[in-house]
Amino acid sequence: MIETAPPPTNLIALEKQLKALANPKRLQILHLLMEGVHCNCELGELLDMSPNLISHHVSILRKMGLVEMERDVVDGRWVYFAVNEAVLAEFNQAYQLFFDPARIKPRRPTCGPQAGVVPTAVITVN
Amino acid sequence: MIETAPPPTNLIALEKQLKALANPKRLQILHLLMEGVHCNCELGELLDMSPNLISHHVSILRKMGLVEMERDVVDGRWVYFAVNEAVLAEFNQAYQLFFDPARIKPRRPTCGPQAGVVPTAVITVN
DNA sequence: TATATACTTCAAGAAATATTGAACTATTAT
DNA sequence: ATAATAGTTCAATATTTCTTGAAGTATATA
Repeated sequence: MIETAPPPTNLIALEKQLKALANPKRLQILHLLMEGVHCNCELGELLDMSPNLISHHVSILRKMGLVEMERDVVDGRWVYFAVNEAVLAEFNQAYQLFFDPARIKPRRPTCGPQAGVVPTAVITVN
Repeated sequence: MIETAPPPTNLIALEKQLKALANPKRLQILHLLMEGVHCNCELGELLDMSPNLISHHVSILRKMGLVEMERDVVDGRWVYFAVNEAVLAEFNQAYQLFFDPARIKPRRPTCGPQAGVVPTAVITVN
């Protein structure tokens, strides 16, 4: 039996987040929102996309909690979108944990002809 | 016209990386490879996947440089897969740059009724 | 009340991805 | 040489995701 440590991040959650972000339009929207741009119409103009498409992509970012919505106090027809800093920070941390290069364990094939071979490096040290 | 700083990471490259990683099987494979597990057959057993499927998913990780291949010196039929630490570190850095919460600029709608409104916080400071 | 505006939701088709089974390559053993 | 083993590539199908246009909400103006 092979011993493998469990991943430091929930893989199902990580996959959903990555899938939500792995899209050119949504990355562009996220970037613009980080820059402070907000309403649907403006995103649509900047990215040359129809309002319903913007709405669709933004809703995916909203469902994952990364983007928040707020109605204009003066004119409730206008809606502003903003990045949720806390959620972004959480995601950033989760990525770092999983994709941390320090997690890579030394190469030691557990199958094939070299399966049971003790690494020579370890022997020559002592 | 709206001034927006360019993204700190190439969005086309970032999207390709995220898309390659946004898959449950590939995340599992990547995790196992970080744990030191190597050959196709072993990955297939652990993840209950056929060798051709493993091969397909590993090839996607290999094309992005994240996984490397090496033939067994004793028996060339066996192939071992390993994570490229340098490439992983690069990716990690690129993610951090783009998804950095510190990049979020203060909210200031440039469209709608509040378009030209000067933020009150700035006024009350002086 | 009727109309306009900003945005969202729905349904259908288009495009991209994932999976499967079979054929193929490279290497080793008999 | 022949057969076996480990892995890859190919072609077809299944599945998911993206885009489009139309219909639907919510809010505001005339």
